[in-house]
Amino acid sequence: MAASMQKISSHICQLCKRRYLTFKHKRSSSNLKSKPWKSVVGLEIHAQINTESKLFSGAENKFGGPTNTQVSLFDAAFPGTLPVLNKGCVEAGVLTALALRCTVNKVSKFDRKHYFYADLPAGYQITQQRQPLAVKGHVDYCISDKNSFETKTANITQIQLEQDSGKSLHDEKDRISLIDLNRCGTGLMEIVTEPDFSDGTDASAFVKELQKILQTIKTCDCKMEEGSLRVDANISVHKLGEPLGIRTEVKNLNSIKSVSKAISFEVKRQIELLENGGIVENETRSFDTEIDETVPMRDKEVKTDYRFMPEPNLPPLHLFDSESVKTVSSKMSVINIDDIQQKLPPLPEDTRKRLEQQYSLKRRDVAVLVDNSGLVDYFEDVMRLSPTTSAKLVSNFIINQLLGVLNDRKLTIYKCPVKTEDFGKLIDLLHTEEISYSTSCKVLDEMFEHPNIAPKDIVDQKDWRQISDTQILTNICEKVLEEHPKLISKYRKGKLKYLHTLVNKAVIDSNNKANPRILKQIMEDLLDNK
RNA sequence: UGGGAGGUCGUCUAACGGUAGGACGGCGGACUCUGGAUCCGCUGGUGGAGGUUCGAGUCCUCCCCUCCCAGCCA
Repeated sequence: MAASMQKISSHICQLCKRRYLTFKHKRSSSNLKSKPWKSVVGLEIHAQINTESKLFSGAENKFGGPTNTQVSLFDAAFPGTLPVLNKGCVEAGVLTALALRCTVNKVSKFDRKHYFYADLPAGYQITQQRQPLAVKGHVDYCISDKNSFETKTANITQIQLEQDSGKSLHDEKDRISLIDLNRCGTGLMEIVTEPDFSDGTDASAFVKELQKILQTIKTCDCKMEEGSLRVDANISVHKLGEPLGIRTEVKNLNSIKSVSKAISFEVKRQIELLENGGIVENETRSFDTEIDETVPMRDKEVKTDYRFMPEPNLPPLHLFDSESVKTVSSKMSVINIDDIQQKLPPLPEDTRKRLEQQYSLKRRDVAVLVDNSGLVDYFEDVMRLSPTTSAKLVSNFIINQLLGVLNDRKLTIYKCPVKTEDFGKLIDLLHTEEISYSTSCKVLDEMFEHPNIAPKDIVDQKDWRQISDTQILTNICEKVLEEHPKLISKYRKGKLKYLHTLVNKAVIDSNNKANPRILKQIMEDLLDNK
């Protein structure tokens, strides 16, 4: 280990169980410049559980309601009120834990975390400090870079259930603060990752994937702009081969882009600070989206003692599996982890891998299908009804043409009037070259107008069948060449694009019926042999 | 940040998915020419990267930028 930094102390904080390292910097070092900096990022993600009611009360749990209308007595911390754990929240937490491949603790415990702030009426937040709901999971995610895809794995440290706080509205002008308790007591899943991310791009790619997973299993709607998914990042930099540096925590990351930008900025800031002989302080910062910079948070300058203590009003949370559930007499409020495992739908990455293998589709196309809700089902329904057709052609046509028509008509795939059976028949016509690609686009349009007419009938009615007879096509080409001697000479001068122009003329001459692939071949032969 | 609308020569505006044209400007020229006139010629463009297609300004994905509306900032 090199000596540009020397470890002088290391301790685990008894309050938050995190390890703090302190370093003394030796200023002389040429090492400072010789070794590259490495940044390390870990994330804490707060995901609001989208249950109807809150974590410990029956108050409604909806975004955007009138101020202070979704507040139970418990949420407002009236004396004598007691928490009642929402079974739905626990089930959502367990489902999420399983989706993130975590080990679910059979027993987890609730604790009080004390701090004084106006939007927290009880003066403490109920969380899971000592024994969280689940630990040790992992998520596979992809970083795409133009043509290449890199698959990485992020490790999940733990998932804990906790309450959200209320919301403060600060009126700068009148110098007053207003409190909205609607959000107070909403169930949160705090998902803590290991410091596995190398930079902002890496971390934001993970958040994107996490978002897709949570949306697939429907435990959180992940609308970052509404605050239902909030990300905090712990960031430090160090020289390669040396211990981790002192970290800062950046809060207020309320969009994917902010995650990426804030981390990039913070890494750059820390490196510049250290290279100029400064020391990174263990502080909480927030991201200012106006200037794209992180700034120290004034409220967080003083370290508060959270005075963690066991929550006396809630017993430990016991979960069961199919084996242990047999010993329970009353099944009423029992949660069986194995039952929930059964309900876990295929995750986005599972679906991507399966489609890639089963149909030999490209990663990029599969990603589009999976990202657009409903497209995978549509695709597979077409394949089920027309098993002999080309999967590649079906996927290409759904992505590039069907999606285009749907966008144009402001429809979603769920309201697509074209039945999957007919869509498959259309692709068959294209596959067997009975119609050309451009004709198939026109047929698709007709199918939207007349969903009850079979594609084959549309082709017959409109007389759109493709001409592939070489003699007829040769005649068409010769006629076009005769009419456009200038284009021929331009082509002979080496301008390849005039071949396309001549083919275009011929295609139009044939009323879009000529097989352009064969036509192009004939045209080329005629031009080169004349 | 989200929703909506956009992005084609310097400017404005066209192009069934089929040779990116026109107008204004700019530059040059002509008109037995000093007119702020007229005519002719030239100049110059599809925001970027991939993809689909025989062929993409147009269809798909991602990114960038502008405008409108709304939010966010314990």
